Amino acid sequence: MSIFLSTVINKMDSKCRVSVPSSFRNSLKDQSFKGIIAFPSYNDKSIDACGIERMENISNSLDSDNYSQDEFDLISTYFGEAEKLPFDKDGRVTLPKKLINHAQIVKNVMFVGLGPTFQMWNPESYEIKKSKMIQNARDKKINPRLKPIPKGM
Amino acid sequence: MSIFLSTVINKMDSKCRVSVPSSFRNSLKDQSFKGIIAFPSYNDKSIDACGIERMENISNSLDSDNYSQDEFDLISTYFGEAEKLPFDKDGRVTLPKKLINHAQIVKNVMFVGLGPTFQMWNPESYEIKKSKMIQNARDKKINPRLKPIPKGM
DNA sequence: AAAAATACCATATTATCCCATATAATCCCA
DNA sequence: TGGGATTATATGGGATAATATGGTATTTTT
Repeated sequence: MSIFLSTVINKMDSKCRVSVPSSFRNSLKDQSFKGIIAFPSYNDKSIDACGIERMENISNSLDSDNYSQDEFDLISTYFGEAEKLPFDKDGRVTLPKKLINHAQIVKNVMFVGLGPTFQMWNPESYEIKKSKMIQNARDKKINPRLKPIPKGM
Repeated sequence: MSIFLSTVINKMDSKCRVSVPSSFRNSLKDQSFKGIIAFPSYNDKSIDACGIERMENISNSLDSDNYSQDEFDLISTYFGEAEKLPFDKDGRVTLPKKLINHAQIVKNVMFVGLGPTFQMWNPESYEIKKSKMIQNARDKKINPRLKPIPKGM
């Protein structure tokens, strides 16, 4: 099972190549497709990404589980916008213009691990998002402790 | 399931390496990732840490449980701030600058077992925290007796 | 042919391994 | 039980490997 942790900033070069952090690559090394799946975030000016297995799982659950028409449409849209980005020999991917524009990435790319997925951000955008999030949590008095402590923890 | 007990002080060297206490390493030896997961404590100037299994459990609950968008965002930031720190051959980890700064660690690192997790402190900060805690308990006249005695004890 | 994508190469930096030593804990046998 | 021997642990430093990142060459596409 792949799990993405921590935050890393890497540089995108003139050919729009970026190194995917080695720890992320390690999390993906057992998957059939050597690369990542990337698509524009629904809520943020960022790029959502994961390994191929996650997409396959979602694809399967589309067939078997009971989704409402709305949910089905939404997930289908994701697939339409998703890009398969293979690693080169050095573990880099080249970001498509469409995604670069969506995330307003210029040079630095911030990789943020989110557990089962990760995101790519313009570092400045992420700092704004993060402080808004923390402020929001304070305002709504959301307990920062992980709520339902899963079993075995 | 891993349990961390007792308190140990080890030295961080010029490369920011510290030995994780061997008893802690023993608690983790059956987990798939040979190392620890560490992130800045929300409330204290210290570093929270645990094994990978705990993170995987949280990761799963992110996908399966019903979190509000706010909660989801907040928990996601935990993953972004978490660092995967693998053991070297001698059972050391290297602490990232970000965590060292947060916990204001200079040389000595105090490992404090907290059961399912543990913390790393600057020993001086921990003493301050501890005396504050005791003072607070006196002020509020909290009885130091372990309240709900778990069965089997 | 031009443009784009891909593979290949070079290098600086960083992280990891490997060894040496010091210290502490444990063992074992008289 | 003592006390030396053995093992495990902690810690330091130099050698080695991995990573990130820039550039050039080659192939593919249009």
